[in-house]
Amino acid sequence: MGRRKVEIKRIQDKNCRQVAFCKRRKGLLKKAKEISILCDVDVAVVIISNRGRLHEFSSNNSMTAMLRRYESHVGAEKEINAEIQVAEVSGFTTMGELLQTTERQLEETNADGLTLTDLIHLENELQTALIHLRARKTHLMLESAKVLHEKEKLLLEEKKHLEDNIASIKKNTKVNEMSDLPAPHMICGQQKVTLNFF
Amino acid sequence: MGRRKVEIKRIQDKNCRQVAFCKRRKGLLKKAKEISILCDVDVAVVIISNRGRLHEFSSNNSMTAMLRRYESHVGAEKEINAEIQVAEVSGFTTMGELLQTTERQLEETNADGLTLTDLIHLENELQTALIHLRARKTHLMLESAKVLHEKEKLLLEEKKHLEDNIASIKKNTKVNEMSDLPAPHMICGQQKVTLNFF
DNA sequence: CAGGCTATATATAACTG
DNA sequence: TCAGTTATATATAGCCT
Repeated sequence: MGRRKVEIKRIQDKNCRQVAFCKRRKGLLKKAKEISILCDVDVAVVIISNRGRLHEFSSNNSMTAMLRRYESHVGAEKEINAEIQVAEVSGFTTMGELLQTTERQLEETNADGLTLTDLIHLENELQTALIHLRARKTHLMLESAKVLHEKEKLLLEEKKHLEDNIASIKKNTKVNEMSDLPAPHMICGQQKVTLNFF
Repeated sequence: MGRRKVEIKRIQDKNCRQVAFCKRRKGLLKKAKEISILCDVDVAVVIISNRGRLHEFSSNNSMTAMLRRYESHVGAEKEINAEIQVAEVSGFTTMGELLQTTERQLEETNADGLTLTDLIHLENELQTALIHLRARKTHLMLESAKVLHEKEKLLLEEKKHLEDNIASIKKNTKVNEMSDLPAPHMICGQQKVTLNFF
């Protein structure tokens, strides 16, 4: 598409790579916009340069919102470690300890009341703990979803293999013999299937 | 780029639109791949046809994981609208508007600064939006996990049936005929692993 | 309806100032 | 380093099967 054909592999020259990035990014975003308008579909494009700069296109707000949310989640995940450290730095070794302290202090509030300084301090403490906790929560949920997705993928593959297997068997056997197989409810001596798929 | 120039506006003829979609989608995904390789950047593209079919490209795993997660939420777009409505209640028509307002106001802070009242107001606004948003996020994640669990259960049952089926076949057939079955490469019912959760 | 086939419109690699 | 120019490589609109 230029003076000469380029193979699709990482451009070695840093400058050329940067220039190509600017041009192609523009092109890609333009095309994304075009297809979304011409074909009336929702499109989202996210480009993150290796310097961490973000460029994006999205055809509608909800999609954008979605991707932004995702983005912030990913960011959060990366920051989890940092956040944990922050929590540690703030002087509490465990969440439980912080909670205990907080509760104690809140109880004391009824008695004599905390000073403004104490309150500010407490607020910051709680804020930090909250951030930490939220990040952890998000992390755990995402992790769980990821695992489930992987499991699902695995199961789908297994299923496919099994179906293929049945198809092979049918192919290698007279069709009429097989065609009226009992529905696969029949419980037959649970013999392990000898095929090793993975 | 074709026999004649087309203006960038929704293609009226349904068939043409569909054809253009297929072609341009392919082109867009190709370009996304190219730029990601050539320029060594992370790219994600999500295309959702108006019939709800999903097409995507992503240049790396973490991004893929994120988009897959997003994918599981595609069906929940309706719920996002609800979320936006929540934001509307708080006085802004869209989340975007809220963000814009916030950003504008924060920028102005450098110039003349907001009054304390303004800041308190803004804080409350953001707090409200944030609470709703977090609730929605948690809801979506839990929902997604639930659906994945159900899906897993279903797949396990299907797998069981298929295994039983194979067992039945083996039982009803001479074992030596089956013992050296060809590896299950045969492609059957090959449906895309796009997950429709909702 | 998906998959080729051109003629053209676009995108862009290398060049230029 | 950057924007503009130009020669080519690509993408694709309208056809056709």
